[in-house]
Amino acid sequence: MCPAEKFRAPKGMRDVLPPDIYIWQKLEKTAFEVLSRYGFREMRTPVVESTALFSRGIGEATDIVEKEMYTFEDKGGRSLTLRPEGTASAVRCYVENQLYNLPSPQKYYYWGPMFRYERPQAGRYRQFYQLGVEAFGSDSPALDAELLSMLRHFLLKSGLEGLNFQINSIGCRACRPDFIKALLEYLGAGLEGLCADCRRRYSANPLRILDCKASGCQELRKGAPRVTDHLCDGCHDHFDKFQHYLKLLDVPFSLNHEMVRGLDYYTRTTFEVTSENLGAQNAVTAGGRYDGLVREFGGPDTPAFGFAVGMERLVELLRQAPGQDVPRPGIFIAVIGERAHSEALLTAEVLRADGSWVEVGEHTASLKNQLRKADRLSAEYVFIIGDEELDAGSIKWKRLSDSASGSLPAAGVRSFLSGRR
RNA sequence: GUGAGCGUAGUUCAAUGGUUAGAGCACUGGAUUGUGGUUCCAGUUGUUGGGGGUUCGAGUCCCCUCGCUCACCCCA
Repeated sequence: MCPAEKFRAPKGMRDVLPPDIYIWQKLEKTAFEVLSRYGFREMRTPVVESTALFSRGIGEATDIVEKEMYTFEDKGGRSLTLRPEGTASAVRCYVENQLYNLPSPQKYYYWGPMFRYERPQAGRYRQFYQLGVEAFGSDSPALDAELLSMLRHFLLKSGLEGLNFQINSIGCRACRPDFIKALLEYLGAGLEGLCADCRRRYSANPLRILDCKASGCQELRKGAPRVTDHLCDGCHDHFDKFQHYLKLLDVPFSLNHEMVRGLDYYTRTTFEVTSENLGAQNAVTAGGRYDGLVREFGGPDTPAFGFAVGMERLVELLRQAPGQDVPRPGIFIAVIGERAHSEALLTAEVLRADGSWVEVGEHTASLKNQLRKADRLSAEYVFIIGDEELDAGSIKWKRLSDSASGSLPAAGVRSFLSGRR
């Protein structure tokens, strides 16, 4: 006989239970409330897409595509992939459903699990949840700023403060090559001083050298050219106005000319919101413009702006915040005897119909045990029903916080809580 | 993919290589009839992650393996 196998959730994936689940629910609710006021509506797309959608959208040479995708073949021989991010799906959906025929900008949000095969660490999971926001059809810097303001209000309303908004512009197809050329020229002189990773990046992905954390690399790039000094007129103007609108809308931000993105589709505006209270994975939101992606997926030339919020990281920050209140029963009905038990079941249904959380004890347990249980559940009030009460047509009540107690007519239960809250 | 740290009761943690692996918390029951929390008493729980080796003797040392955690990489 084999011993029973103990199953665990897959590596990097986890269960969410109370009390954490209340934080998640609050975030979902807040997101819906805030985003809908800015005209965002929900879009639901499959969790799985054809592999090519991601490899082409995110970039063949990115780490996500090269080594982090959950890719499999279905029984029809199609190569499918669990989505590692949401933007590619959103753009596919926009093009496939010809949403460009609707008035611009088209604004959508989505919410759900993403999958990346990485080594888990603090704030990083293989299945993680993102709230994604995408706006299609406007190239106005006012839109960029408006969405950052929306994000800020969402974060504030969720109870998160002290987050750092950092912005940058990485130019467009026209001006970025010039910058990269200038950067390579500058770094070429001190190539020996770069870390091994950066020497590799020098030819593979030079922009990423800008946000390397190695102290030698940080030192070496002190006099390096800045992207923002190499922007073309259009990008320069966009970036200026973006900042102007951010100030107008009172969004605090700082410039980070070393911030670049790991996905290929970004153009112009990029931004990141970080917290100092997380581990190494400190970005809670990141995104920016991707003016070329819709076209690349076969749609009309359509500018777009979007960002993704890492839900686990927000949840982690909210866990650290004081005063997370969890729901608790309004009333626990303790019963003595089988007759009282039946009566309690009926009374509970009446109270529940009015919206209260009501728990009912069992007559097989002693009154003492039922009270202990009510206490453990943090019930606000205990009702006690026994033979005495049944005969008198009354119910005894007790408030657990201060032991206040009394009696009420059984017919008047519905108004009990409303008079006391 | 690379590196480091850690795996002992439900949980948090003890146990100079030496008897039968312990404690707090939690849980269950009780302290005379129908009243919770505090207190007191009693009780339950272990293949020391798994496998192999060294040794008279391994929770402790060595090797392998699995898992967790953190960091790098990368990203939300």
